[in-house]
Amino acid sequence: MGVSLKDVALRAGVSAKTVSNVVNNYPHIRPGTRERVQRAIDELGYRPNATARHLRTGRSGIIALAVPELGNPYFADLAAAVIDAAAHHGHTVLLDHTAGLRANETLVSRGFRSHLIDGLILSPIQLENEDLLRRPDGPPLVLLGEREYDAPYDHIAIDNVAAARLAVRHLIDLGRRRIAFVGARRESLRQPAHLRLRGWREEILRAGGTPSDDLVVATDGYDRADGAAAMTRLLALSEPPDAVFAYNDLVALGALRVLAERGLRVPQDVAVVGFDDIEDGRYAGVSLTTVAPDKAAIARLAVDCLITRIEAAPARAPFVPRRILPGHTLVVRESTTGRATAHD
Amino acid sequence: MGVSLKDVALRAGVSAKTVSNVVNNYPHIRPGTRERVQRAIDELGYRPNATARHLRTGRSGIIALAVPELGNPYFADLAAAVIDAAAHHGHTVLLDHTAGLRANETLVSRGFRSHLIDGLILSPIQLENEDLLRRPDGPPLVLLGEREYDAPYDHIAIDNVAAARLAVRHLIDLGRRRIAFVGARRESLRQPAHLRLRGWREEILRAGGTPSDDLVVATDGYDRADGAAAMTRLLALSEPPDAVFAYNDLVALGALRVLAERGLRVPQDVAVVGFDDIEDGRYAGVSLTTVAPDKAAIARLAVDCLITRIEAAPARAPFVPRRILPGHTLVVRESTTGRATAHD
DNA sequence: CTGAAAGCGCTTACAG
DNA sequence: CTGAAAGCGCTTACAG
Repeated sequence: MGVSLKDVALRAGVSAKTVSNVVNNYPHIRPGTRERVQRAIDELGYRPNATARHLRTGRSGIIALAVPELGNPYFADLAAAVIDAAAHHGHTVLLDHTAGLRANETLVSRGFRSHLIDGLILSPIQLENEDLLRRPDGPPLVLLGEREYDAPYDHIAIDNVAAARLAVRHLIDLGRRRIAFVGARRESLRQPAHLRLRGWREEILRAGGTPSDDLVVATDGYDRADGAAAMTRLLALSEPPDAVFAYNDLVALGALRVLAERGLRVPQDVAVVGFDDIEDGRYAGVSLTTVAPDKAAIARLAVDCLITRIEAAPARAPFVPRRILPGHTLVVRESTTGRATAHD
Repeated sequence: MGVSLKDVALRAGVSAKTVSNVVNNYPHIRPGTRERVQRAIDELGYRPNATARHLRTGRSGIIALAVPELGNPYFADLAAAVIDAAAHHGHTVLLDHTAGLRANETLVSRGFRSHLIDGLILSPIQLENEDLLRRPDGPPLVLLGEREYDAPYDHIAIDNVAAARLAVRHLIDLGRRRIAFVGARRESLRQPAHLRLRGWREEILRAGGTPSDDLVVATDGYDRADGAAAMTRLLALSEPPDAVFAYNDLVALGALRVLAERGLRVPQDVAVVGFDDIEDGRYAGVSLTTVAPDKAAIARLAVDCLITRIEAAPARAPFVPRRILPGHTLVVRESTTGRATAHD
């Protein structure tokens, strides 16, 4: 601990500035000087103090990523991808989980720890538009995911309506007519699952069907337990569904489990489609058909976008929020076709 | 941006030191002074700059957690628990994933970013003893997990031998005699799965059986795909196993998937036990019997231990490494008993 | 109970 | 191409 620039400068017989220049690859240094400094650095085992640098330059090289739950493999995968993308730019990621609670999301967006980070990527669940509008000046913020806002922030998300329509069309093409949507919320129009629910509705209408409210099930959260509870409710209907489109894979897996417990066949009795393409779905007893967002692209685009904002920060040009749409695909597996696709 | 102590001091008509005292809850301040300072803080919206504080005190309030894969729900859960435990002490967690690679693990243990963090919790897979012995002075390090080392570092891990014996005894009690172990490694005696393999061997011997090398399958990693490949190999044996004890739940789930594809019944044809108690196992088509380490306790003990070391750091008392053993239990589900336990 | 000064380890104008 | 000085925003002895 405690080899500083000054120690290196002393040993190399130069000023601190010259050492700093060498460390930061400043190009115009006499080769002999550079060599002498480099030797001193190696001999002393000097490593620059990032904190001092941060205090001086205002840049920490750290970005924060806030997701609802690390325990949800989708977000764990996304986090891993963001960490990789950030490392690619020489940045480190500080990870927060908000539990999808509005209070936590607001706190995070307000720049909790704002002195430490250069920027923030936030995937909100309950955050409201007004929370965002009241956000004080702070490091750049990039939003992720299905929630939509009227606020001047960049937003990266796949086309959730189109993706949901793709899933529902697949079920319709397979001859299903009573297609449930699992994972709505009660509270607000801007609810988390708003766009996916809209896609469900639009596609049923397009096919000449009637979207029935009985088949829209609200859940408290988006975990397996929520899917299991919702499926139980659906099976109690006088006319149960012949297909389920779930807000995400965890909810779909919970539904699959209840169907298995009841001895119902998937997909013959009930077909199931999820959303996220987490690995669990590929290895489930009945492998899960799902909408696969391009996670690597989402992570890369989010990090690129954030870093662009960070580097543009001094130049106070008029801010035009960006809306970026990564791609998605439908991955068809046993839970809709019954065909025993291998797990890989 | 940019309200500093000095601004607050100016407005409150006191010195910077007094503001600092108020911010840090130094007890002996005249009530009137405190109030005046607090008002200035509120009016200006002052928030202390953590970076400057860090530079001055040498404490950042950040600890790092390095795990092999965030995509493994066990580590995602553990990370969430560590984040909570650290928050409880007012610390923030910087998350790293090493992909279980020796080079990354070494880098991390060497205090990559050591200027930024107060301490490090590392869950190694391939790290060798010599890597640890060559570690230069740096922030306190706490090790997690099954690997054992002869190095002066604290280590938190359940009793892996006892836990493995519990799992294998359960299979023996159910009448199984050809019990496979999936998840060994080729390389070293100090291999990752060493202790669990030893538990498997000891318990089979205790029951009067003969541990057969045919039934020990090495894997490249510890994911579902590894379990699937291993199960495929086991089923190709002239005398396949009637039970599988897997290194972890992901491997077990991969094995379950292959058994389902082959039309084999679980547990009638093959019983399966995993390790970790991740949520996926509870909701699997056939719910998974598993060894459940007390993750919350592991996280809490690791953070407590690390913080103790951080705070003791100045007092250079002789360092006695601590070995802490959190608890574990066996959670029995359908994959061994066939009883349709509800998913919750 | 409070103040003035020094310094944590860097980088950034400003000179030369 | 390199140096000497100032300063990022705090806290820590040292006084009083």
